[in-house]
Amino acid sequence: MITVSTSKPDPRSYHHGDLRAALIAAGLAALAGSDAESISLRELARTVGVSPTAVYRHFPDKKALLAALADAGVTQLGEAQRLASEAAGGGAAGFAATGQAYVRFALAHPTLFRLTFTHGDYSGTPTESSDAASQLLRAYAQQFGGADAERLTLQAWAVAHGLAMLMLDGRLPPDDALIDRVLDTKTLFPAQPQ
Amino acid sequence: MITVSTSKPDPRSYHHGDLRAALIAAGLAALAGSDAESISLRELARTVGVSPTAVYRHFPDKKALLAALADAGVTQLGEAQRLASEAAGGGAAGFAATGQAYVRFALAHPTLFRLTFTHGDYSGTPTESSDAASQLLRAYAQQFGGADAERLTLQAWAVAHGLAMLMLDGRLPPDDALIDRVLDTKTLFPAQPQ
DNA sequence: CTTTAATGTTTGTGCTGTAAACATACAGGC
DNA sequence: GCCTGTATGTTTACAGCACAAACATTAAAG
Repeated sequence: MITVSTSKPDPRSYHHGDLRAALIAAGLAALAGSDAESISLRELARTVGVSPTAVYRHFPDKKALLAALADAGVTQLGEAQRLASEAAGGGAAGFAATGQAYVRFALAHPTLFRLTFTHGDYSGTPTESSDAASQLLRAYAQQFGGADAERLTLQAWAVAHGLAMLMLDGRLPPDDALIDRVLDTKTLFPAQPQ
Repeated sequence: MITVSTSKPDPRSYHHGDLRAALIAAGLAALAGSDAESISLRELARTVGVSPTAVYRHFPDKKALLAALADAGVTQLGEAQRLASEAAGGGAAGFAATGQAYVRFALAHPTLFRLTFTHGDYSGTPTESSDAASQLLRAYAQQFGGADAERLTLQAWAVAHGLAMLMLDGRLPPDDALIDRVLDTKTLFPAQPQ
C-alpha cells in the first residue's frame, strides 16, 4: 500500500510542499474509505488543508484528478498480479493465480478498481511499463495457447474481468472459493498442457 | 424499442397524466442520447415539462429513478437475448448467440447497460420473471455442462460480461468479429457436445 | 536584490439534489 | 350535484458542488 502524508507538514506555510501528491493520497484514502466516486474536490481540499480551488493549480478539472487516481490503481493492480504470479511459481498455477489476484484486488479495492476501468486513460501507447500485467498475461497465453495465444489472452482477461465486475455489482457473491472455481485453467482451457 | 410519449398531452392541464412513465421514457432517451448518468433530475423535469420537484411525487430520490431505468434495461437485455437465442435455433449456436447478443446489447446501449449493472436492484428473489435471460443461460448450461452446469453458467456469464465491459471501457475495440471469436463455445468449452 | 513564475486564496456564478409549505384537481361518499 | 380528502403538482429555500477570474504570497533565477 502506498503511504504518503496527507496532512500539510507546517500549518503556517503558505505553500503546501507537494500538494499534488497529497491530493492523490487523500483521494485514494477517500476511495478506500467508502462509496462511489462521489468524492468532491472541495472535500479533498478540506482534508488536505487547502482552499477549495487550490486543486486547480495541479489538475485542470475533476476528471484529471480521477484519471490520476485511476493511474495509481493500474499500477497497484499490476503489482498485485505480478506478486501472485511469482508466488505461484509460474506455469499453469501462475496463470490461474494472475487471474485470481485480479479478482481479489477488485474485491479488496472496489471503488478504485471501478475507477481504474471507467476513467482510465488507455490513450497513446497501450504497452507502457505501467501495463506490466498485460504483458504478463500475454506471455502466459503464448506459453499455453500457441497459435491461438491472442484469443486465449482475451478470453482469460474477459473471464477474470467479468467475474470481478459481477461480484462488485452484487450479481455474484464475493466468495473466495468461487473465484478459484471459475478461474480454473483446467476446466476453462482443458486442451492446454499443464 | 419502447416508445412512450415524453411530452405532456395538454399543455394547460395541471396534472400530467402519467408523469412517472414520461420520466422513465425521458430518462431512457437521455441515456441513449449521450454520456454518463450525469442526467439531472432537473433537466429531466424540464424536458418533460414539469417543475423540478415534481419528480419527488413519483420517486423518493434520484437513486430510485435510476433504479427504475436500470429495471427497464434488464427487461430489454433479456428480450434481446431471448430473440437471439430463438433466431439461432437453440443448441450450441443458441448458446453462443445468447452471449453475443449480451455483448452487442451492451455496445448498442452503453450507458443503459452500465446503469443496469451498477444500480440494479437484485434484491429479494433473484429468479423473477424479469430474470428470464438468466434462466435461459442456466438451461443451456445444463444441456451442455451436465454435472458442472453451475460452473459453466458462471464462466459463460463472466466471459460475456467481461468482454462487454472491456469494450465499453475502451480497453478492447468494439469489434463485431472479435465478439464472435471470443464468445465461441467450441474453443471456450471444447469438451462439450455440439 | 529584483523580477518572475509557481502556487495558494478570495470571491462569485450557475448548477445540482432535496426539504417544506402551499396550490390544484380528481374521486368517492353524502 | 356538492363536499371533502388525497394524489399530484408548484414555489420557495438551502446547502453543496465544479469551476472561473482576480488577487496574494513565496520560492527560485537573474
